[in-house]
Amino acid sequence: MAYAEVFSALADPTRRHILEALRHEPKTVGELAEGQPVSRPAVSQHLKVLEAARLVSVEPRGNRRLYLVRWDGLEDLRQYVEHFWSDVLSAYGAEIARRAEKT
Amino acid sequence: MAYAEVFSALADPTRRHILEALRHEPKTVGELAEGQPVSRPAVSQHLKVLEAARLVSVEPRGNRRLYLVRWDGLEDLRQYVEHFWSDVLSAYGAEIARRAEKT
DNA sequence: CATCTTTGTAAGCCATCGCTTACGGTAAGG
DNA sequence: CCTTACCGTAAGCGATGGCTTACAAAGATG
Repeated sequence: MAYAEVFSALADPTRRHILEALRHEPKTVGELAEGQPVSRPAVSQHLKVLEAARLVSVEPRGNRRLYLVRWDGLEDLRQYVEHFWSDVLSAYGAEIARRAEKT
Repeated sequence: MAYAEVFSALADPTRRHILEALRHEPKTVGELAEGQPVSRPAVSQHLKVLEAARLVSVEPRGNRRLYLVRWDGLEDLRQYVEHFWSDVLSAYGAEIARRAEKT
């Protein structure tokens, strides 16, 4: 899994805003660019990064391109965080138990 | 919440390795640097970034400094991903329902 | 007190990033 | 057709990132 691509994709504020704008429904590049403080080509470049990170996908609609959040890419991220989280938590619990045992 | 700091901290492979090395037990800078392909000062700089992102914390032990994973910082990240995840999922479910209704 | 160990910080260098403007290509519409 | 709308890509520029080496500070150790 290429976590570097996913995390660095989410590191940029504009990219997170774009992704959050796609949370509820797919949108075209123009619609996405309208809500952002940067130019439309910049949004295109951001979308390219998000696509490489498997966080969005495209569906051509005639002249336009409809971008939407990718289900599976998000799931991978979720699992990574969840896994790490449970590891830290269990280590924390083991440490507590070790201290209790030492009394 | 400063998600940019968290995600850009996790974007770097070396920083992820450092964090994963701290998953089960705290370690000193020297111990952490030993497992990495970069110099010890580089590890120090990475730890500074991880600390600013609230992903690790420090406990001075005499001459050394013991680094450990921060519980709450990780929880914030987990909640962000989980929240986003559920949003996308519910939107996905609503779309399915809308299509079923249109038959 | 002198020395060694452990670590953070400063400076400098090269690569990468994010932005803009300019351009090309393809679909839509008169 | 000819023009307009929508979008991706190339080029170039300033800013940021990650690394190294060199140095400084502070505790451990004799």
